[in-house]
Amino acid sequence: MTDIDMDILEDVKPRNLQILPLRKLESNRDELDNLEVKAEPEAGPTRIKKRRRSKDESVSKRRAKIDGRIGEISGIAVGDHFLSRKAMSQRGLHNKLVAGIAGNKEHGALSIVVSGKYEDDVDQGNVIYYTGAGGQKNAYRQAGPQTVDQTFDNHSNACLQVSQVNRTAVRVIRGHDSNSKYAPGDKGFRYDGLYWVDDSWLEDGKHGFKVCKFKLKRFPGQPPLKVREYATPS
Amino acid sequence: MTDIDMDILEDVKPRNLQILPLRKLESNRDELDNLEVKAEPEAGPTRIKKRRRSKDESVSKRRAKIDGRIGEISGIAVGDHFLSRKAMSQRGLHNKLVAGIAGNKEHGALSIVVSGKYEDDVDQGNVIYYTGAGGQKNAYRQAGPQTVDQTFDNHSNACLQVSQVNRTAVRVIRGHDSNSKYAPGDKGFRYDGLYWVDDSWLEDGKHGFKVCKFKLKRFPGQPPLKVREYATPS
DNA sequence: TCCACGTCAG
DNA sequence: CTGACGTGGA
Repeated sequence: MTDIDMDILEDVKPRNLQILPLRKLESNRDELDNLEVKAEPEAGPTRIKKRRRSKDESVSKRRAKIDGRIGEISGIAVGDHFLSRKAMSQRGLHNKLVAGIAGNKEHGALSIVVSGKYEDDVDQGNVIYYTGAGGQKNAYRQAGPQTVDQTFDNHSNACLQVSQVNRTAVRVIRGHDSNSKYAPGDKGFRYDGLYWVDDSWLEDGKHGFKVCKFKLKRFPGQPPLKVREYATPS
Repeated sequence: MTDIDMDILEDVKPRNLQILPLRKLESNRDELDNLEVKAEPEAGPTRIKKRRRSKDESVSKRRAKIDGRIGEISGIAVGDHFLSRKAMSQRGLHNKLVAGIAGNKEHGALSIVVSGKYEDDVDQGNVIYYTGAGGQKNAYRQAGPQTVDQTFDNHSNACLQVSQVNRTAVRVIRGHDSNSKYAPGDKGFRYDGLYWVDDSWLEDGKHGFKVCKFKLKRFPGQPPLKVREYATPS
């Protein structure tokens, strides 16, 4: 990175938006999932050709993986609501069914989900202190507390650092289960616009193990965040 | 159970078929999943009523759970193929997204998936030696070997024993990933018809821990099983 | 709340 | 192959 690049870091506008083509969605992938193939009336033994992965096959598979898009997604507006991870994945908003951080090391993180599952998260709306991935090796389920140190070697965490260095836009999605006042009131997930990774560091998590922390800031000029107001206790 | 009931155990016809109503499928549940709610142009703070779960709500939720059907599913034939667990769940064939055994302790197991993930399984087509659930407490992913003893206290295993006692029909679904010659050649799952639980016992698994074993037999008079023929090595 | 023979991209 | 802030039913 040159000095000139360093100066640009103070510019508040996101760079490198939409440099990747949106995946061509197979016409409703869910229909594929739901596809049911009726049995042939009297099928004899099925003869299967010996599996041999042709080179063509592997090449086309690799091409199909050039996926993901940085920044805004055509047709999706800030504040749009989604009922499931799968729905967001199909639209190209966050192409992970479970993981909170989507992206690759080349282009950085593309999107994150703030779902309230990490005890060390702090959500201030325009500023988010986001906990990295990993550190729960012994937990049967993901939701558990940290049990080992996180590191920036972790793929997801490395992606966020690439975003930090390049100051690329990261889509932020908030999940309903978060107890933050910025979490959507309705079940599901809400796309809350573009943030950049302002800082990252290692700190002690609430359970004593190291966690990777990322400070994300929201790009200005976007529709304001919705705020959840709790009923006053009566 | 009376002595007369015991005699019936030798009868090969499934009993208690279709005693439960098929869940009224919400008109395409996946459409709900995919639903995207566009943001209102200039929404102010969202005011949320204080959450208070009404009794009506919990009652209607409980009624909705009276689900699942024993035996054949209307519209689904032996040999039908499904691309995903979700598709099978939606059709009421196997209403679990991950678990291999679906059912409840009252009516027993409704369906099982033979997916090749348990090392102690033996699939002989018309006879299946099926491994129970549990025993992988320390495994991060399900696929790992047994690490603790299984027991019949496990909910899923108890369900299969209820099916054994009542000799009710259990839908059997085979997954593509199984290396059995009876596994479907195409990716996904195949409904292979009705079996009954002929026997169950505790035995030493391949990794030395106790596993619950269930011997399932296929009811005669159903379309024959498809057999996968591997290409002869050349 | 808990469990569970998933699912997909890297 | 491995990881991951899911998802629904009991």
